[in-house]
Amino acid sequence: MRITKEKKQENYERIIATASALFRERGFDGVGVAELMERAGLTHGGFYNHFRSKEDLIAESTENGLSETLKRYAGYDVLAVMELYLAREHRDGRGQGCTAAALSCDAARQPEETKAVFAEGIDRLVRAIEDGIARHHASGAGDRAQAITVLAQAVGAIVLSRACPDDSPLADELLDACRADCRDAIENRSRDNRAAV
Amino acid sequence: MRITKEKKQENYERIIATASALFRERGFDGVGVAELMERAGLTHGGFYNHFRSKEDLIAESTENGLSETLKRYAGYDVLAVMELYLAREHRDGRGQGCTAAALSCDAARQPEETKAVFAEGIDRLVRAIEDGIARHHASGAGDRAQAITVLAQAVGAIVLSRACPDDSPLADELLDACRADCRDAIENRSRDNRAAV
DNA sequence: ATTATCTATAGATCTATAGATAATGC
DNA sequence: ATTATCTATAGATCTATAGATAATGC
Repeated sequence: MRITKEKKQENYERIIATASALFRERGFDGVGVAELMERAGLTHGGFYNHFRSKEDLIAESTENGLSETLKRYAGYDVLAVMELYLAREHRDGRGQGCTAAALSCDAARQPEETKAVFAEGIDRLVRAIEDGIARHHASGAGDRAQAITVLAQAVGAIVLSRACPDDSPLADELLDACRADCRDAIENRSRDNRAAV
Repeated sequence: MRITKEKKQENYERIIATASALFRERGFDGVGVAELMERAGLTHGGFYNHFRSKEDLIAESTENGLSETLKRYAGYDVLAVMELYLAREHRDGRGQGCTAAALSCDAARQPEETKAVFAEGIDRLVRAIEDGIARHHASGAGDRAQAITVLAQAVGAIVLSRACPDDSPLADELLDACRADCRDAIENRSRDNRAAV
């Protein structure tokens, strides 16, 4: 049965959203087209009306996932963002969490086009953190290098914490130590300012 | 044809070493038993004389990989380790590089037993960095929290840098910013010391 | 007439096992 | 006699395509 253009767009978006969450949960290789389409309420074969290949879907759902991650934290003070990001709830909710933290290891193994999408998303995250820190201090000047180190530490903490067993004390220790350090780094602004305190 | 016990042990170790590199390169789902065994110079079916399942191999090769990572940096000053770790050569040589950076996203999706192996490896890395920093300052006291933040930032930098395309300026920028920050953090010892400078 | 979905299937993988072979280790 | 390897294959996946169906949009 044929459907309206609107309904097709709806189906397309549902496939992307379903894939985005499933990929974060299980990795690009851990989700098949058949299961994905079933979860989206469609049949296997219909997939190829929306995407030329699974690789296409990977690139599109990654772009979507990175944008969603950025949107989720919009409007919060940068310190609040770090608290939310380095929280146990975020670590334990991979399917709903940051795409960069969930899929960057997998992205490294993807074709250049998908990696370009990833790099663009990382760059937007860095700029958002840079702006957030500047706004937090009510100052116009940004510090891109500091934004990069904060992002890397936060992503590293989540990634390592998730690699630990559920009840591992180390998993929580990683989050706690990095949360305190990120907070401190942002509050004390830049290395120069910190030395001057 | 049957072989000697020594030869069997040799075959076992070659399978582990081959798997360890291939997994880092392509992820646990990206390598099949048949290809792995062919690369190790054996046939597919022989795999199950060494391992009960692929899952078993994943746990054993992860343990081996994390130990190799730790061994590679033994004997260097902690600052030299950070230079080597956050270098382009390390980022570009996934198959020979740090297992924690190459497979932590994948480890998050593995059974608890494999994650326990991972957590043990991360803990050993943290302790090695803690000792390294204490030795660098010729002081007995370690700072575990600082060791954790340095490791998280270094792993995050590699993981994010690898998710960028080959020629991406952002990929190098991530390494450079985090290398400078890790160096600074270690040289200035602890946050308290840094504030006191 | 076009097209979004469906069913069905091709062809290539994947993990794991069964049974044969042949050299070790008793 | 035991056992590490081999060949062959079962059975379950995987991506992608072909052709039928039926409602939209001209």
